[in-house]
Amino acid sequence: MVNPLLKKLANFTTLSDDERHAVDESCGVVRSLAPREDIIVQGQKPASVCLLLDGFACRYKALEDGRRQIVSFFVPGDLCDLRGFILGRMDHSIGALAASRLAIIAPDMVQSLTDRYPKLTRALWWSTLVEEAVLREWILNLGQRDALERMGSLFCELLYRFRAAGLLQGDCSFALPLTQLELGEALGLSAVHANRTLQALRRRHLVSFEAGRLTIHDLAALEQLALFDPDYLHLNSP
Amino acid sequence: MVNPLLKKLANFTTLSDDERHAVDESCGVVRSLAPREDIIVQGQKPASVCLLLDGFACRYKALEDGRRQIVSFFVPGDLCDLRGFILGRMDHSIGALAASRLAIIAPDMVQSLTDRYPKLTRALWWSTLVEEAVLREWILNLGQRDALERMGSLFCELLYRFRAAGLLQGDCSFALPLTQLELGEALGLSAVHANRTLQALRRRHLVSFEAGRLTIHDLAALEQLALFDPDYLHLNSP
DNA sequence: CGCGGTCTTGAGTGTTGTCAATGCTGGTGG
DNA sequence: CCACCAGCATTGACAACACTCAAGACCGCG
Repeated sequence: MVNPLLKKLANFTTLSDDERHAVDESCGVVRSLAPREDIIVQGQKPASVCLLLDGFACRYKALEDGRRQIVSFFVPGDLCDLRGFILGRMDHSIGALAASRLAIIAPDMVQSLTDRYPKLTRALWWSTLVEEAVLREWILNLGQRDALERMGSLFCELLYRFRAAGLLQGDCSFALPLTQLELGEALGLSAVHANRTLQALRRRHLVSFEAGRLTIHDLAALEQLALFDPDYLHLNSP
Repeated sequence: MVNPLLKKLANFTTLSDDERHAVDESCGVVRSLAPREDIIVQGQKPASVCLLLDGFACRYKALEDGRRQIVSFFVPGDLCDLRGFILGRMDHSIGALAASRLAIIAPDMVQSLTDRYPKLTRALWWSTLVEEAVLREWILNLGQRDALERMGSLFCELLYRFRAAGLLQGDCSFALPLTQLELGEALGLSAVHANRTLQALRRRHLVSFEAGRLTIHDLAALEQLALFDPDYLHLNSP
């Protein structure tokens, strides 16, 4: 199996065999997770960096009264919790949404990787900045778009990201193991309204979403409906 | 004048005179900005890093149809656009909200700073991660809190940040040069509803907001109302 | 077979947005 | 000095969007 992190970084730069090899080497133990299993929860101190090899996961934050917001999704190839690492305590949780596999990377491994390979450092820096850009887009999403546009935007984003990770099945379809409740938690919508919004998209023949699989039937139309512009994902940079 | 960046970094670590001096040195030309003047707009390529010395600024994203979302605020001491630097084109704009002054820092200056001072690197890394944590909190804000909680949370956040920057006047008051329209653009509310929400906070004697100045009369009550928890700002880390 | 979780639907409510009008203030030019 | 204007704050009436509650249907699983 090809390391999905390398696949992802290839969207930004071309790495030498040496560098690719070094990345592969740095992946230590692999941990398997059940669906809904937390990787780390708010308040804990992370001890290592994780690479999602397989499956689907998310960051989320909870309010004292139980309201929950999914703050970002992890696609295979994404790195988790470089964050709490410097910051100390985690200000959010990370959980698997589907059965997943994680490669555990020791902190000093990251250190030595970036010390030895400046190009890799830059590539990792790039992936951090893209993550940040995605957070900003989500803020735009939640602040300005209505439910239909919001869901459309999210679906477009995920399509581009799954494609960049080489995880599409066919042209416009990929595994998206989310309940409608979780979809709502990512979009700031109640489960009921997430359901109705989904139906509206279906009725327009833009997407189908069944059995944990999303298919986009008319990407151009969906992008137009959602006022979606993939620039913020910074794929295929020069 | 003390460099506000140093003031900010002091919340994370203690720097040596040598390091403090190096930071001061790296600040080049100072650029003055009028209120509402853009620093850099979506699509451009940034050529340098900026340090907000004075005033107030924000990142914002716009939709084609004119809807605008303020995505984050800059308080003096904050660094702008380390981002587009690696990413190439900016996926958002940065604009001054009040008359402001920026220190322009050449890219290779950052490079040499971080090469020579690992502790400084860590501190800058910290400030980037805090910025990211703030973005996540804003997502929680927009997704789960209602208008009243949202505005309360924002006011609490700004109070903590202005305090950390040493910019409070008295105990709980600071300059916040925003129109109600802009406040709404940050909170995902219409100007009208921002106005009504503000009135609700006033009616409860929690805050006053007049003449570009925010005063928080009962921080504890406001935090409780908004379910606000300052942990995510990672101030006073060990 | 029954159970729990998820999806779906309807009805009623509530929050927030839109539109439009008014008043206030500071600045500008006559 | 005053008339005028632009931008901002405020208000009311109404519409639209999204939430809650509640019930039923549809699974997959033990």
